[in-house]
Amino acid sequence: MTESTKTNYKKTLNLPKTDFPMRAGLTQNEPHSQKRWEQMKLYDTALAQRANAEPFVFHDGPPYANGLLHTGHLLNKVLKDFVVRTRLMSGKHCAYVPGWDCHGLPIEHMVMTELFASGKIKKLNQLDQDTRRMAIRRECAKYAQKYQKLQTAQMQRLLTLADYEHPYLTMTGDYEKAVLEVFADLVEQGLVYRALKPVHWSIANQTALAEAELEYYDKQDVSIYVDFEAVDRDAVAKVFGVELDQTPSFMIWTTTPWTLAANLAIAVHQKYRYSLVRTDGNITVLGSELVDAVTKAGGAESVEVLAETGGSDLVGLQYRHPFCDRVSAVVLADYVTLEDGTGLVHTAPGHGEEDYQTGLREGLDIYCPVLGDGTYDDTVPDWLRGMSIWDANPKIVEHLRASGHLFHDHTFTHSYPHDWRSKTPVIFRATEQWFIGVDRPSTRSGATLRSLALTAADCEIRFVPEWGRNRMRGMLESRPDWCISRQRSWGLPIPAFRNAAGEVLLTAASVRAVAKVVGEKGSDAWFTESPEVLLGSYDPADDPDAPASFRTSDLKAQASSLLKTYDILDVWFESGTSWNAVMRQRGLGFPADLYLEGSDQHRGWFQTSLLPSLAVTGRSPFKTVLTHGFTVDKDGRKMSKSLGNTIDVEDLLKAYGADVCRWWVSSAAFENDIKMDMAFFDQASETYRKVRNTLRFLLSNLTDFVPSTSNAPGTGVDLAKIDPTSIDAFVLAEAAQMQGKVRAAYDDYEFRKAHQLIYDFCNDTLSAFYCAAVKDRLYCDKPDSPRRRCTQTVMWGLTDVLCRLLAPLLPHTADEAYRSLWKDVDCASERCVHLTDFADLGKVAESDAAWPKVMDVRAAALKALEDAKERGIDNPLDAEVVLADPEGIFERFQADLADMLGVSRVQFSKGGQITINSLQDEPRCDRSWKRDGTVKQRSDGGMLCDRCAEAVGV
RNA sequence: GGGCUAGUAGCUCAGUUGGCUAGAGCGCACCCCUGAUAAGGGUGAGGUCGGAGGUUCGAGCCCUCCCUGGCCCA
Repeated sequence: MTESTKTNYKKTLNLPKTDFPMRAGLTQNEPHSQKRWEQMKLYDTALAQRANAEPFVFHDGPPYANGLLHTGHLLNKVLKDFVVRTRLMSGKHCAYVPGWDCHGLPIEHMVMTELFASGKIKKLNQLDQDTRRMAIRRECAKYAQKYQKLQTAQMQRLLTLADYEHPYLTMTGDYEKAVLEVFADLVEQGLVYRALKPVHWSIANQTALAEAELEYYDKQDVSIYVDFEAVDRDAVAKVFGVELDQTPSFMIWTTTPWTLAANLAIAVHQKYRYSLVRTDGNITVLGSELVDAVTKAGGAESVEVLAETGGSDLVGLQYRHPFCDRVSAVVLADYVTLEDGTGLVHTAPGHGEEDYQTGLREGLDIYCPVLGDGTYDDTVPDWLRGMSIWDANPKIVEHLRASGHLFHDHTFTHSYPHDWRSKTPVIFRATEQWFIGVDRPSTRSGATLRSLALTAADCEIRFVPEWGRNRMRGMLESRPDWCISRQRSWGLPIPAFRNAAGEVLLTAASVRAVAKVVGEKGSDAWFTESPEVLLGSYDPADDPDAPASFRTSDLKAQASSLLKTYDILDVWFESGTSWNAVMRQRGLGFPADLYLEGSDQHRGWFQTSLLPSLAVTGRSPFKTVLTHGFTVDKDGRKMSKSLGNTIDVEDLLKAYGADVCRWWVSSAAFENDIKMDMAFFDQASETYRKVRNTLRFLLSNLTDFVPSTSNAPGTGVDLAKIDPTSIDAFVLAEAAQMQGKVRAAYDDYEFRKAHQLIYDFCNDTLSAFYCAAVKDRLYCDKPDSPRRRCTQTVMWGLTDVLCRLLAPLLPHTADEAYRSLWKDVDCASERCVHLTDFADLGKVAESDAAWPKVMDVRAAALKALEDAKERGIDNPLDAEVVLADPEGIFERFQADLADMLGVSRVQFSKGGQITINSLQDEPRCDRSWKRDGTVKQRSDGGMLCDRCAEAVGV
């Protein structure tokens, strides 16, 4: 036998052949798929195909149109795409309109920074209110549009399927109009009100500032300890259980003397101890732990603690303001600390966030005697009126010193917030803001938003994972009223007017009138049009809600004296009404079956959508809320640029391609934090390649096969007639079971489970078991042998099923394989796996009930074969396996058993253990390399087994 | 500081109402194949289930406290 003879036999084999490459080249090839789908209008086609199907209503939460996509977006958008594609392939109609949140401070801040840097801001500041704001808004709109476009391209690069031709943008007129209509409805129900609330205020620019607009610099201030004299000596004495011969004081500490004018309370902590102390002749109350520190700081010569009591005992005790004519009381607050100060906290509800909360709780005035220009109004004592607060600081200190209320003062330096533009110190100042009340009964339904929301969270909404319910509930229980006004330019104006009398007009009818104009011209109209135009369709005479001063005369007459106000709506209100602006306006369905966002949205979008929807429609805008965690680094820490542990989405796409990124997403436990590291993508690549190669093996053995059960050459067989003990029957049953589980997993958003099931099927059932076993018949049988055709029929079905199940996860690869599968069949060029539904395997024969036992004995045999290597039987084809088969179970599987074990021959014995016999002395088939006992020299001179002799025709 | 949540082999994940020597895949080690070949197959070694108490005949699963992360608040 010569080498050339052997190669001849190789040419007689049906070796695998395919155009489906082993190397995916995803980065290069995915864009081609993308283009192909664009050209065939895949999104439109897929939906049109299912026009009359049962809908699955899915609504996209809008990302902010600022910056490029980060890994959080990757996770979110890919998960959403899994939902869209699995629903479509389950035969549902699942429209998906992507959205962008376009208004808001981050964009305006970026734009302002640019205007500031380029010096253009100076020019703008000379313009009138409307013109200046419009100039800023135009820049903001350009900015938002730019990033919306960039993000769209990135999302498409992730191979997500959506209506990118018709996205929703919160800055378009039609959207804004719909937002205002919801707002009008809330106004109509009496849920919107106006009240004072402290905000960061820039005196230099006379404007409110957001946290992001603050810069912290060192500032020198005076720190003072002030005695507030008690009103009732005996009441204090009683609390401390002592007799007093002089009136005691409560000592507070502050670094902003100017806010003392607005003091309305002293806060103490219920858990702390307080002492009544005699120092240098005065008697005062101090936090017990701070007695030493404070008296020492004040240089007290004698210090005597007279008595001690708990903080809660002090509550209700009254004191006289040191220079304003009023009496206030001691209250409790949790934020009181013993870090510094006296343990008794000066509280001015108009000048601090915490003070404000305390004020609300205690029913105090949100008193703010400071005007926008930083001077006192007329409600303060004469000597302070009209004075700048910065000038007032030393004056107040001296006044207190003179009146004997000052215990101690010293100047010190601390970090203090400044206006990022003027670099001047900011103050906390109560200003009028708009609110949505969560505890106000609706004038329509009588219910409060809080009660409606809690009921919805309890009964109406499904949470995935379930703990979201608890989380949302807790937040709803404790949430304050919703402050919806912002003092910015880039947003949707709150359409309130003010007249000469200072009265404010904002009624359901007036808002609707403005909404009409905004719908036509966009919210720019607020800045470009006059009040007369904005209220063109509004008649105050017909509006019983309008304040009297607006109703008495006709609008036209007073239009010239009407002033627009310039607060804009909180962007959360805009995105929170997308259920109306998008889902209802576009007829996409309401309520949505699903909202899917990061877990931070329990407080964000989920809640800001829930509240307006409950108020207006009485229903939750979503039936199910699905949340995912945050991407963190490989050590579980949050990703941040400063830590340098971020991963760039562009880098991922370049290095691995979208399908691998998606494959990784599908493998992650998304309900918790998701650790990310480039190495994890290497791992995802490995398993992706395994799936890809399995598909490739299947495809490469189907080149001479056509999926038809006609009797023509090269066609398949009836799967219903397959022998239940055949490996083909087994694998079909496994596939059917896998498919059912995967589909159930998809239905329940268990993408990880689906991923695992598909992977295990490819890896274990196919690659390690089925494909390895059927290689012999595929390669060596006559091309048309019934046995080979049967296996090919099964393999064709497996490929079809796999492509479809993989399609939602791996849109490019699944379609690539699917197109390869149909390559030589009819209409190949029009085939697209994304226009199919999940396949039905059809009627297949049941597999034999004894298969689990067969698989067990196989595992044992493989182990025995491994052990036999020590005896020199290295190659399983040199071995014969003798299975102990007392009940004659395994013998029924004889036809495929040798192939399943990868050996040349299997025998059966009535008992004993599995034994491995060497066949090395028997002749080996030159073509199939088997030693099955039928090998002998044939007419062409070669040593062949019976099957190969027949295949070769000798 | 509060609410919610997580911590199982080097890595990604399973572990159902507490019940046999805690599973899978990847990776790793060793071996086989060279007719899926920048592939394929087999065998194997890896875990005090974050830590400490407690309940129970029995706990990765239940309770308490602590440690380390994450999200949202203060």
